[in-house]
Amino acid sequence: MRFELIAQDTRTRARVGRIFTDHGEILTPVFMPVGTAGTVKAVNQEQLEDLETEILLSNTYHLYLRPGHELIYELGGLHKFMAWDHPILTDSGGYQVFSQARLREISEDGVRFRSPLDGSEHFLSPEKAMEIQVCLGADIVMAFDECIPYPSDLPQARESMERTLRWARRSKEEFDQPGLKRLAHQQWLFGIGQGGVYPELRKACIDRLVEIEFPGYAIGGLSVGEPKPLMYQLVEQSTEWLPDHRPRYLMGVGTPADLVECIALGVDMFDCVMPTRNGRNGWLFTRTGHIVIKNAQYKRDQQPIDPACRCRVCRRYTRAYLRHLFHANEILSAMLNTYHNLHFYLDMVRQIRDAIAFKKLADYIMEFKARQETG
RNA sequence: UCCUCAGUAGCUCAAUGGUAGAGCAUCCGGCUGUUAACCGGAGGGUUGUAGGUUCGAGUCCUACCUGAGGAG
Repeated sequence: MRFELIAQDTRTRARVGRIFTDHGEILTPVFMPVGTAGTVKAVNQEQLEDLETEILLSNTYHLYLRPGHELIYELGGLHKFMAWDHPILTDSGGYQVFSQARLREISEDGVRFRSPLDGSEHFLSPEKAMEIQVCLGADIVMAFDECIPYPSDLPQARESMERTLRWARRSKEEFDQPGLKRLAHQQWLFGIGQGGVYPELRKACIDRLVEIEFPGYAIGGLSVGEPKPLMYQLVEQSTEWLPDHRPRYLMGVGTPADLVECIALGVDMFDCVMPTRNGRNGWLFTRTGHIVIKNAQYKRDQQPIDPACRCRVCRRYTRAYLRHLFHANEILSAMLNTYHNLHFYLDMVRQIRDAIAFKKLADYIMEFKARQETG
């Protein structure tokens, strides 16, 4: 498994790269649809292939609680279990600990929490997160980190960042341990940088992660409520400090505009629930912004979601019909909306890759911004 | 024809004689490593009609209208 750079934009810091995994190649920049519980909600694996999805994100926390990582290992690993023969990245559960504040009790060793499924008590640590992810067999495995809320003060952010760093070392040590039950294919462990909104903490964290050496690095803990310009500034600084020859993954981001901005700042990988969740909730992305398909103004609208979109949904169905499906609470509503939104994200990233390859990302960005304004 | 019961928001229903509310529907927001087909907000009423009692009536009384059930 390796990462190679194949193009570099001239006027921005964007680059095109290729990640080689035992389940195929991934062209970067890449957007990873979120398939938390071993499924991207409302679309099936054939449709994901049809959309030319290159890699999925799935989740340690959820699969550990149900159906259990040991069962998935027994059944041949997550790829086989969910019938997805392409690359998979699994998140470590760190974010779940953050987003479910009521349940957690964090110590140096790890996190104690209660299952929302049955109330049972569980413990997640760097070691446990590695054991689970190695069992699941994701091509890319994430270190167990701590994600802090915004705002957090400097001492808090420092303490948390130091702990995340110690957890990163423990994650790597456990991940490299020969005693773990493993599947036949190779896996990569990515480190995650934290540090809140404090550049000096972010830099210290990244520098020390790079010393530990990971095959890829993530920027975590952003887009949790901080102002946009601050987020972009932290991303810009982080990508400067990260090595060029390793993939850079901005976790949990973001809106289409976020992707455009952050790719220009040198980010290679993204994941976000937005296209899937917002799709189920009636929010559809278009080249000129977004439409809320549930709104009354679409009741008699015979146009497709986005006249400029060539996806299967836009080629066949009208806004009026999609609005009806939403209001009728039909399952097909979630399916078609999700399909379109994923197409929008994946297609956008493909176009951006082309723009970078032709050294024209700056032009693409100008056109993108102009389109969003006219919408 | 008589008896009983019921008429309150678009719908289904609340409200010891004391500021008419809820759920659903409608409309509009929000959602960034998914506890999320979720969450939030708003609009919406001459309480069937006309009288009466009362400081005060959705509530009590009278008549009428409409509906359901029963008797004949």
